[in-house]
Amino acid sequence: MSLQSSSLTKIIEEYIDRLLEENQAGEVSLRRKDLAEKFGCVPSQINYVLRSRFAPENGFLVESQRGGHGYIKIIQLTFSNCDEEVVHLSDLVGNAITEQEARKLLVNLQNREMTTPRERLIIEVALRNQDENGRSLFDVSPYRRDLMRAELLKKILTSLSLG
Amino acid sequence: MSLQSSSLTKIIEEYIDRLLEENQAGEVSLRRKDLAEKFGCVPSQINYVLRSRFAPENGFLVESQRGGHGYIKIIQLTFSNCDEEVVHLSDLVGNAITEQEARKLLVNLQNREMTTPRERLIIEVALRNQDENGRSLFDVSPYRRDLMRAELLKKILTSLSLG
DNA sequence: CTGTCCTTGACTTATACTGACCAAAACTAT
DNA sequence: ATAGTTTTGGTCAGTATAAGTCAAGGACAG
Repeated sequence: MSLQSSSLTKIIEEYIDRLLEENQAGEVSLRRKDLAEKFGCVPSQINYVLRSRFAPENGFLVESQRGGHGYIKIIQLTFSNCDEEVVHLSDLVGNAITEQEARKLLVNLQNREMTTPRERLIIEVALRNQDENGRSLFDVSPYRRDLMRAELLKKILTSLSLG
Repeated sequence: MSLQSSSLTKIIEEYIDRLLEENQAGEVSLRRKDLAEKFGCVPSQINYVLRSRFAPENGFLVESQRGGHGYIKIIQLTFSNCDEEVVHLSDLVGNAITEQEARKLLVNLQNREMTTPRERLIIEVALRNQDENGRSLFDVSPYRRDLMRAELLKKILTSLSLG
């Protein structure tokens, strides 16, 4: 709510959103160079927009190719299994969550058929991997690992629009 | 803001894909010279297409013979079981993998219907999260992030073979 | 004043395509 | 048989193009 609301990033974000709405397929292809030119900025500004607004944790996939005939493709994954009544899972996760609590939550999600067994597996692998790295590589305290676990879990849930 | 023209490579790729679909055997033979002529390019362009689109990591084998009655044969691989495929994939990931390479591999997996879009999304969130943490929290060097990325990716791929 | 978000540009990496030169298989005339 | 010719495909390096990365600095809310 300031001049920020008219920031270039926001303008470009809205432009891409509009393209996504128009293209019914939920995806759109564009040229980084052209976009940058259209909005009078450097090309890397586009990367910033993609990174900060169209990230996987926001439910987007971005594919791109460099070189001749290069492009950037933005894909919006929209999932309608997000029941309005469902509590906000991110609230359940909170700032910190133990390994046990996380696992219980994931079992729950699978029982409610909000994730497939394969999806749950991937999530568990990712969580455990982070945990191990934190413990053995970076000497992260147990509580801080709970914080990081919560962060990762929330990002994933958000990406699946289960947030 | 639509893309200019489809690249020659893509056009030739699609042509070969079509031939593969028509010939149910999962393989097709052709003449490099004829193909080049058909698409109005130099013969080595065909090699480029084969190298970049019909490589083993895309699930293809290419055999060829020079000289009179020479030919190029493109064979679509099918793995008898998931484990084999995962071993193959883990080899492709190797010890280190860049963000770009990882993304390409994931796109590939999805195109071959070995993962769903949702699964891919979760994986990308996990990779990206690890990257962010490595960069901003633990000051991990770019190359070491490539190592860690490869580790995580392999763990996930392996887990999927069991699911 | 401070931390966060935004913006920029120099530098790096990846892809498409071409053409000159190389290698091998088959044919042909001795 | 053998050597030379013809017919194919392979390789590699160069050129053009386009996207990615990173870090330094700017703008702004609190």
